[in-house]
Amino acid sequence: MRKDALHNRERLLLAARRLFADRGLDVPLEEIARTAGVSVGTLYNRFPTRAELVAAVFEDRVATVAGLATDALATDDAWEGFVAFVTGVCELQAADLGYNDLAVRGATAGTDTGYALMRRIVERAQESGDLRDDVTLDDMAFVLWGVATTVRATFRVAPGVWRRHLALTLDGLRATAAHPLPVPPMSPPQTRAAMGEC
Amino acid sequence: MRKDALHNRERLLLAARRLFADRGLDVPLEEIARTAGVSVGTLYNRFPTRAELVAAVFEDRVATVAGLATDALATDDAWEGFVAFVTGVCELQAADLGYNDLAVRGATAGTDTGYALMRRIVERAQESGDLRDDVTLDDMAFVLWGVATTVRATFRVAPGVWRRHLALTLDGLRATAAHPLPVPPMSPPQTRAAMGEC
DNA sequence: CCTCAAGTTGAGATGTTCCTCAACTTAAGC
DNA sequence: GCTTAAGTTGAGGAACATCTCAACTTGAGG
Repeated sequence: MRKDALHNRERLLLAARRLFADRGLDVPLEEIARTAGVSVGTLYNRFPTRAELVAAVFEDRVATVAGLATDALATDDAWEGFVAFVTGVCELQAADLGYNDLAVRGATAGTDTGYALMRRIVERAQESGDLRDDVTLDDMAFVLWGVATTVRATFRVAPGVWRRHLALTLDGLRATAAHPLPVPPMSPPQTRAAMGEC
Repeated sequence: MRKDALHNRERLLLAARRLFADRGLDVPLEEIARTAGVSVGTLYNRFPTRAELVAAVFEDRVATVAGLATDALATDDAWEGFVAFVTGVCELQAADLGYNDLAVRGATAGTDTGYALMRRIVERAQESGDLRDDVTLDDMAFVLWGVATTVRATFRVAPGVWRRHLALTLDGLRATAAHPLPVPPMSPPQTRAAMGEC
């Protein structure tokens, strides 16, 4: 890859990162190219589809989330680790409208090892007796979907309230709050389908 | 208003109702007109803006919700009434993608008397000691936003799971689940802004 | 310095939706 | 029936976004 091509690629990613964060995933490609000081043709040359651009922009997030997960598992208190992990992911969503879109609209592809880490976080919090026993990893999707939407609805008018929503949700996940649940959880394939569809 | 004009109006509302329910609020107006067996011109003649059409289509819902609210207040057990009300609203969202859109994207205009009823439902459930004391009517928006998004994400792949999400959320609202909340609730104007924006 | 593969450009083709309006049709009162 | 105000029609203009490609430019190896 030629030096100037690489340079343009960086400029495109930088522009896309900014615009996605501020305005969501639907920013016109034209505008991304213009912001990057490059023509649309170049953008299409580098990233044939919007999805590829999005994937490239948010590539780093999977590592970030994995980092949050390992930190959570390194925390002595299992519940505290669980809360820290979930809160961390929500903070990412609150800080970037594009990442938020990604969470709401699906395509939140996680790596297999990422899922394994998250499953471990959930299990550990259950073993410690803090997280209710009748929830599964798949139920965590509810938390993300819920907070993501609250973030979208409120970030202009009441920037921090999503933390209140999250706190209420977490209170419902405590073992002491458990009441019988009406329907079985999603199966992992169902969860994946639900996250990848929309 | 002429007889045929009224007839066309009905056909338009019928077509819009169906298409909104099946495909959400973004159905092309062209298609609504075609489904109604009428030209776009007529649609625009009757409903100058999309918002007016949407308002006309979902006009009945405010009465439905008011009905749910009065039923809830007529229930002996305050918590049971509260749960029935919230569940009822979520069922409306689950049955109609357009109404769901309305909830997520805002413009969920409630009447003043509707708000008064809902406030009463909340207060009553708090007075009975079942609903935690530190939540307000404004916090109920979290419930609706959360479940709405879960409905959207899962209705194809796991149609009923939103009930699980709702159950978890309700468990977090019980007085027995209460843990200190990190930030104050939205003020009513903030809530209204958040619901009318997006 | 020359060459050429690699890279860039941007005008325009394509597609979608919204919205308008001049010409046409029709219900309903007389 | 005639009249006319009310209503309908649908082609077409405006706005926007996606995507392509033939002509042009340039980095880098020899």
